[in-house]
Amino acid sequence: MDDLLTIPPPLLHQQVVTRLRNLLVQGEIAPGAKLNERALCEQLAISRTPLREAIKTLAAEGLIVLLPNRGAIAVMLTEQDARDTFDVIATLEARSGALAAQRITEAELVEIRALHYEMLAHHARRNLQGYYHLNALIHERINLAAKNPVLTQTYRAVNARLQALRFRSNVDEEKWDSAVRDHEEMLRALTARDGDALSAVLISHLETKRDVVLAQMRAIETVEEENHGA
Amino acid sequence: MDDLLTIPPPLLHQQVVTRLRNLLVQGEIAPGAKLNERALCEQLAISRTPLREAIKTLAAEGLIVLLPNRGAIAVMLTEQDARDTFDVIATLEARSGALAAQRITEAELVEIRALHYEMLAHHARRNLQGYYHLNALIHERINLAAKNPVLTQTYRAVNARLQALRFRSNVDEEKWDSAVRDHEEMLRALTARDGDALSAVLISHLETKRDVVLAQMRAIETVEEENHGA
DNA sequence: ACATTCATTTTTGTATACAAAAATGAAACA
DNA sequence: TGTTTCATTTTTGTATACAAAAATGAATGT
Repeated sequence: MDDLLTIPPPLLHQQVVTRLRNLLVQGEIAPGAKLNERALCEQLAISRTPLREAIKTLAAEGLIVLLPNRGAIAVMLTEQDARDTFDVIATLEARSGALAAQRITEAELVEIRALHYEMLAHHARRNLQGYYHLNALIHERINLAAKNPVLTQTYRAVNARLQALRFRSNVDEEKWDSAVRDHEEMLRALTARDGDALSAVLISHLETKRDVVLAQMRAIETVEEENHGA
Repeated sequence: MDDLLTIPPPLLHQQVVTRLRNLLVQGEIAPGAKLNERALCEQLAISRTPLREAIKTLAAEGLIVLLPNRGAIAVMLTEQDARDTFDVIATLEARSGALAAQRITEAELVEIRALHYEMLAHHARRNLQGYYHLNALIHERINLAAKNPVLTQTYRAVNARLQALRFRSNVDEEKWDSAVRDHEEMLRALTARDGDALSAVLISHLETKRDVVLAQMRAIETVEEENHGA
């Protein structure tokens, strides 16, 4: 009998896509940093062919910019890029929310509520890393509850570009508390299957997030300028 | 002096992406068809390296599906895929419309109006090919008037997958007339800078398009089943 | 006739080789 | 000191070579 269950190992270039995406999203490859093919080949212990295929994939996803004859660099979003990206994310999340309110199952709702309480625990302990992780998971689950794979894929691709921006970040305590209140409201709207309310809170939630991120970008920008001036 | 104006020729794999995308979108490579690397290399007169890089790019765009160790095939959308894709497109177009209503310039509006009349001419002559072309241009221009490059890029990527479906198609005369009336309303809303009205008409316009496409898919499906039965 | 096995061919996936463009840096010069 | 030139090195882009997986199809058995 054929072993219909054993899954073949993923292809090299696919593994490389995943690993590189993590490096980019977690900022281990800094925005604007050049991707040197030889160096990455050594680091990942692969040849240039699968590496270059992975780079093309990530370029299509918008995580990398290709400079003809000069290789590739990690995207560096301008403030305007961030604004534009948040607008699209908000659009997609609002739609996710509207659909999720119609289509979510009781089991999915239970799971999201559990994640919500886990997130509250991290918030109580002021564990930012943990909070971000759960926060991302909840947004992802709402998206999945919409049961539209195209929406999920589009959301993931656009969202990935922002991840690097949101990762390291001290946060304004007041905005943090406000974000948590947003999440309470999301849960209420989901439970009530109130799509309009969920869309609305998601949009304003993302506006807050956007402002936090923009403030951080400006702060970093300022520090860099001072370093140059000194 | 350096010639800052001469633009170097685009890289091979970029050209291949463009050419392949056209072949896919125009249905010259049929949905579900296998992409044989050797054959395509000969046809495009290139080696496998740039071809494979192009394939990876188009896979990330969702026009191609990669089958590990078995190459790549042109995507074949199920009816549900088409529904899901139209939902996302409608979401993105609605947002484009809302933003465009706020941000469109007088010059852009004039140009869209001109395109609209060109489209009416094609409609009057029952020239479907010409009509589709102008129709796509108008939607694209509205999107551009929103002045959000991330939105534009996302819209283009998702929309590309539908192009192949919409290309060949006889159309229900009544739905066609209805679509043209939608366009009249779009122009009115744009002129009045009424974002809500524009979003609303775009959404219902796309629902109509979706139903037309789904009907066609079912019709084609039926024919194929009969062929198999015979 | 139909299914199964297995050697052969084809196709895909990865590594390497070669060519062309860009970056580097020392020498020459103002 | 600063900048310009140009040979050298490095890096990118493309082609080819090699390895492994999948497809093919004839031979075998039921």
